[in-house]
Amino acid sequence: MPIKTSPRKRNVGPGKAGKRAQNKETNRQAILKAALELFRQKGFDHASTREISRRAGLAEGTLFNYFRTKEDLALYFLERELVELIAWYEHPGPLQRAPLPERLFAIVHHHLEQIAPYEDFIGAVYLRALQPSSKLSPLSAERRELNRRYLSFIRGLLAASEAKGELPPLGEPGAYGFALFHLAMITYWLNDTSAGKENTLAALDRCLQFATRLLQRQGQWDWQ
Amino acid sequence: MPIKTSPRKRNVGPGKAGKRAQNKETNRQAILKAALELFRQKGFDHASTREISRRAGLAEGTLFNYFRTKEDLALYFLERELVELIAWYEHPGPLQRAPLPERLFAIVHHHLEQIAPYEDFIGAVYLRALQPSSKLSPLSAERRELNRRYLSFIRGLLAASEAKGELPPLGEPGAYGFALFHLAMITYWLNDTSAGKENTLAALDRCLQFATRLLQRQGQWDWQ
DNA sequence: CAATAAATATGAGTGCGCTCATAAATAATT
DNA sequence: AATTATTTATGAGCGCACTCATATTTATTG
Repeated sequence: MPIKTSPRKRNVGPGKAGKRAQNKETNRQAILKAALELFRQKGFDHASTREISRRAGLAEGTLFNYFRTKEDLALYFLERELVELIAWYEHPGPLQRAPLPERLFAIVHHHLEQIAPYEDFIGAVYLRALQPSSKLSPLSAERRELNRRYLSFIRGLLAASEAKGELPPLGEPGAYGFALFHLAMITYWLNDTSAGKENTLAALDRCLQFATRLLQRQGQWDWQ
Repeated sequence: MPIKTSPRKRNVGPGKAGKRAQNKETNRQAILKAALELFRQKGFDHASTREISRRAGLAEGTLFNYFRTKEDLALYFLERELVELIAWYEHPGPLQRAPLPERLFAIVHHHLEQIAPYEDFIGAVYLRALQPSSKLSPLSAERRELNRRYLSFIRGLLAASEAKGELPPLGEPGAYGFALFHLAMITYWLNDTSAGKENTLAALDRCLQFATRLLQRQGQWDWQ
């Protein structure tokens, strides 16, 4: 009968992650790093999952243990940008005290600036993220979750202004409407070939002025 | 020295198309017919180009002599709907005398009704049509041409209203703005799982009311 | 009617995203 | 430590969209 010299669970100490979890994180980061390099170098279509895997030091099939599809891999970067966008806004600063339209348009503007370095490959996947996906997987659930987070972020902004009487009670549809506007601007931006994307900036400015004027007549709203 | 008993060009008569042109049209129609059947039966992703070709009575590679990509094949149906949408509007009827917002929203509404039968496969390609395509081919030029036609159609509607003073001078951006709205509604519609797409219809109606109210205050516009 | 030229059809071949049976690595148990 | 169980890595294999050298068909020419 052997003597039990070691505890049943060896890796429960606070600073010690199991080797499995450790490798998992290492591999995930290696894949993301390789993918970002190749996407930016060759664009989404010409960067093959084989090469991404190889550059990450893994076998071909392993990539798909970490990301369900190549598209999911690219969407990761979009999601990261959205998370950072919300964090950026919530960081205290002078923007917090600006009028609502300016705050909303600053959000779109900042987003465009953030995704600019990825433009070459983002266009290939951005719009697909909206499509109703037939497969309901944990990963697509994650995406829904992020979407929900973004919408409630916008909803919070609008609700605060509604409470102050700056806005008619738009409710959820208001947030959805802004999300569509946000999307439309990204679409426009992706297709904008003018120098420095000045057409997009002009359109954004025009919309900002329009929205500001609308709000100046707040008393006249008579929504049912 | 042989006697010339037949003319140099045999197929120049008005009703006689050359056998080549004849076959070309026949094959093209066969491909479109087979594609539509399979897309509606299996959806875009599960309908293979092999099967479409086979059903059209052609070899695999032949399909790509007619359509540059599988996506182009599906986009054909979207383009056809857009052409028919314009034709539908331009057919004289009571709609012509309705206020501008109603006419614009009738256009979107009619479009949604027209593409409803294709919804299952249209979602897979619709948004991609907007993406800046890196390959500049005759086919993508065709698509640009259609886009231009749609924009100038909308531009014409807006210009007539601007001339009557019903609208501030929106110019090209106005047409582009409506196009983005149109697109946004289709996106919303594609993702709308409510019974009978009633959420989309409600949103459309809300926008219609909003636009109508805006126009009622036309005197107050002071666009630069 | 040959003979030649031009357009079109063909299908084996290519690299792709992705799957899956299996092997290897790690954790848990005795 | 040895054994068993669980998780993860592997890469040959699959069907796909798409290409391209070649064969076939159609048009033109003498």
